[in-house]
Amino acid sequence: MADIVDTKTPSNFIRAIIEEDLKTGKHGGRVATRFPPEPNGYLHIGHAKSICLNFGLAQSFNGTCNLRFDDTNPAKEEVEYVDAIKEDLRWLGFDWQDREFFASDYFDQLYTLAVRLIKDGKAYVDSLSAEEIRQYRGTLTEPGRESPFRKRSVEENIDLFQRMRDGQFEEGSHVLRAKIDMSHPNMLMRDPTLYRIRKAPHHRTGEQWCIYPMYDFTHCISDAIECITHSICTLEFENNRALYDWVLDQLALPCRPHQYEFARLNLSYTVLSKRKLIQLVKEGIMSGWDDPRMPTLSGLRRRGYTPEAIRNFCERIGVAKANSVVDVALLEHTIREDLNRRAPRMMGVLRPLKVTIENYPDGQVEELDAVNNPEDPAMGSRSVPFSKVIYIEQDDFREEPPKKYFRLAPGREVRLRYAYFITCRDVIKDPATGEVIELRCTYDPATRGGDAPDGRKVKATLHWVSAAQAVDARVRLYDRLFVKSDPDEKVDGKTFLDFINPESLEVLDGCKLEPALGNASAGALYQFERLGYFCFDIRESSPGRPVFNRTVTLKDSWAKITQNSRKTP
RNA sequence: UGGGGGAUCGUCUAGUGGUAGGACUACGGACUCUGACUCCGUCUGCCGAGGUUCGAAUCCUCGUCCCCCAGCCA
Repeated sequence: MADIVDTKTPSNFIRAIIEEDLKTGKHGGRVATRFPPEPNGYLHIGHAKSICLNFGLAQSFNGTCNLRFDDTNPAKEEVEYVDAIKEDLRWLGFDWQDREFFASDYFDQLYTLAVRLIKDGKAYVDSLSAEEIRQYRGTLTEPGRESPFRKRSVEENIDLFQRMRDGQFEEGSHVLRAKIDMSHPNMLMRDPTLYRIRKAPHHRTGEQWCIYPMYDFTHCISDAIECITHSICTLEFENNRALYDWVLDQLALPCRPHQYEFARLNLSYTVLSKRKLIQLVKEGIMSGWDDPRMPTLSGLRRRGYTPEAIRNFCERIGVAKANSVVDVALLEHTIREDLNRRAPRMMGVLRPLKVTIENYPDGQVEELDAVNNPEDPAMGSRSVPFSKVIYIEQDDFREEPPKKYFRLAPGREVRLRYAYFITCRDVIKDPATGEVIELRCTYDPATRGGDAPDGRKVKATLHWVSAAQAVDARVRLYDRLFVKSDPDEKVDGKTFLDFINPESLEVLDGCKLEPALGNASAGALYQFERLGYFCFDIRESSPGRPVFNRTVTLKDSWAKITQNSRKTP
């Protein structure tokens, strides 16, 4: 049944293009895509969109999707990132089999092709400084000027390029440039740089090279080498397509891929720019790339998000060419939807309020039967201990209940889930502070299990935990990272860092959980009834003191009634 | 005032000359041993102005607004 949802992938303009290409036999009926991350950061939910698109396309059209690391800038790239990216990709549920490539695998071929361009008079070594090149480039409205080195002979260019490779020059002294058109209206076509000198070790090729190819030269050729048919990237590369095509047209390689662009994902209440994410990590604002508040896949994973929820989200947001911002509420919806059907229900009291059942026998402990998941009877049931002293949520009692408040109040009867009806008889306060520290209640033995034989109803059912058997835990309540839906919005000199939600993490200690939660396994997901979904964080847990992360709250219409104050700027 | 793209409910997205549909959100209601889930209902939309046409979100014209490009980043 769930399959019905999973198999209907909504169409989009890229699928339409592919269907058309298949019809006309453009690539001989082949569909080959690739996911090309630069290993200079961790994957985030925006990458997930691209991953789902590229792998999803391959899957639907019986094609292939390669993993290719775009590692042409040794200054920024690290193996740590390569490993993390692969782990996240696998976790998300995608398999690239043996098709794992690196642009750096092609450095030899790239070099050979660059030499060919030089020999064809289509590239030259420029010895202008970076600053001079910038000045020669012109502006958006004025054409650029040709470099004085543009007319160097083929022989001289070959020699210089060879010596660049041999390490005879300093960084910045020379670059290899394509010879296109310095007055081209598209700035990228004004003799773009193809190679630069970088005397830095590369995470894979080590000291082997001291010149590195630029993105525009590398990417299209890598696509062609891998015989990619549809090279899908984001909107900001639209201008690069002209250069992508130019390079491939000059080289006439056996395969001829084409580039298509779609709008990258933006999500409300978070940031998805790699630069900003790195900043949050490097400046210690987040505990790491996998801080559960991060929109990274590793952060979401630790937060308790499932691959299924993320994939489903990626499917629902669609693929188009217009810049857009997806409401994070949709992401929250997909994780609730997934967890609702798979997460076992448990009872846990986050802010305990002691309740003594006066007429319950001292020392008696009953095991009550509780359903594990009403959405899935196959998940069976468990037993939960009940005794004279229990805890309920502080929120579930009001000395002076407002109207529409159904929960416990003096003299009022409510149900304890799977247990008994109890009535509040007395309120005990701390004489010093006036704070309610204990409730004295009575129970109705006839309501065991939660039903009254006389058919009387109660308006509320509360979750609870028996004090003696409770597991003490730390619970980390996570909320949205930013208080503004668009943290990048320019507001008098403020940056996104000024809008970090001070309540994005609240740590609660002394939480009381039902005993079954005492031996949760790594990453286990639960619904704490009436509260939300929580994930066992084994890394933060210690023996006898488990730690749970709140993935997302349950929808809460009572909270909506009370605090209609949650503003959305 | 160079070039390349883009504008459909609050948000995302279908629709390619024939009743503007879905999802999320919001708001009502039903149900309920989770104020959850589920179900039902409601609200709100084709950037603007002309034109072509029996008929336009769709085609044409002219505007408007938004995004991208002046890295030896990707």
